Amino acid sequence: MEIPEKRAGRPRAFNADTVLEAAMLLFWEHGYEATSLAMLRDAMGLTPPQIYNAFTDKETLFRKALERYHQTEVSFALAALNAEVSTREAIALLLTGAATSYTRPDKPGGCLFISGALAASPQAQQVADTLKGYRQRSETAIAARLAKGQADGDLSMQISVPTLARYIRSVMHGMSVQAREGATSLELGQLAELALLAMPENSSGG
Amino acid sequence: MEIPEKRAGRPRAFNADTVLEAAMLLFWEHGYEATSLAMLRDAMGLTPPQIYNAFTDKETLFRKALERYHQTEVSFALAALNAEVSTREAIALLLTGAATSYTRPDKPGGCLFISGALAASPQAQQVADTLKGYRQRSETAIAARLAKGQADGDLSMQISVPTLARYIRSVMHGMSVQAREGATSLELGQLAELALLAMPENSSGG
DNA sequence: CGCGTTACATATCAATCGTTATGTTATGAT
DNA sequence: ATCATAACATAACGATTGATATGTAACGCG
Repeated sequence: MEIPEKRAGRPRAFNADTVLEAAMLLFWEHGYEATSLAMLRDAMGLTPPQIYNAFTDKETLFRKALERYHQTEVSFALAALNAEVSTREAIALLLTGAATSYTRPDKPGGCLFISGALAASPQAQQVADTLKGYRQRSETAIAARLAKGQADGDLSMQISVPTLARYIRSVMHGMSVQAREGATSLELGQLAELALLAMPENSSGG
Repeated sequence: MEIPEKRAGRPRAFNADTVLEAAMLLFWEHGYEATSLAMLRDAMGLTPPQIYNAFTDKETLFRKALERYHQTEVSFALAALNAEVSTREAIALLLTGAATSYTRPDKPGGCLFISGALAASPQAQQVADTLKGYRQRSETAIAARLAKGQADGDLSMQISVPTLARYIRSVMHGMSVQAREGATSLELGQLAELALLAMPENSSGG
């Protein structure tokens, strides 16, 4: 996919993936606005012109970090929703995946899509809206999986798909907040198990 | 309690409660760090020296705003936990209260204790820790109410109080995130109702 | 080799950040 | 009236913010 096409001119003195990973971790830890360029400079091991030449500006760098996060850190979510298991098991995979992903010892706690900018200054509203989009798309994906479950006779027709989807997302967001406070994967796993009690057992009846 | 003792010197040209309310609303909307003094100055209708004379500095102003928020906006929580109803009903009151409190049309969405600083710069870690303290105390209060329920034979002894308390807090935090995205009180109320399904019905058995 | 291109390092930009010095004005007490 | 006190308004502080201008070094290509 990514062909490292040989270009004229002096080659980069750094690996773009490596420094983007460092930037992502820093944004994940401190959020978009609270992460200063000086912090990024230190963490990435680059000078400001290097950062700006490679990533345009801070906002673009952040959006690249979001893409990377989406691909490398929360791929478990799509995998869970696409797994060929029952609807209930798919949601269980999703929640336990979140419990794991949000509490990796070598990574910041919680989810970048929440920590990145829950509140923001007026200047950063566009960035906050982008994060909101990521979060809402995940709810849409959950709702789609639930609807499929109903179509397959895998999930009770009595249940309101939008409400259940919203609930599941809400639990994940709550887990993210707690993960930031140092909750362990075990604790979040128990939380996920409890949250699943609100979801009815398999019942093909309508 | 608050005696407006007559002091010597020129009197204040503003009402401290009024301007603190304005500051609280601004912090609630944009969070601690993303709220600049220029924004506060405009919203409070004061000059910087007026703000600093009355509230010491930005951090102290924020802490005063937190106290005010705690007293005026989330008193529903303690009221719910102290209400003379069943444990299950108390939690129901708590969650529906959150649904209402987080979606007031004339107030920012969500909870200040989360929006204030979920992520923070290294310089603002103390503030972030204060918010963490507010959140964790609310979990402690929930856990205490659940333990009382078990002692009264009102809640199954099978249940893990810490886990259930963590779960309830997690739902509230998830509701807060969604409220920031424009979820209505009706939607959050449905979410609360669904979340309660994870809590066992009244059963005095152990 | 020399040319075009691109990234490099050093230094610095204007704007905004939270905060404060300075002098004036309005009060209560003597 | 005068004095101590405290808040007022104007102006500006040093530090940090995100972002660049400038000149140099390293590559592919002819």
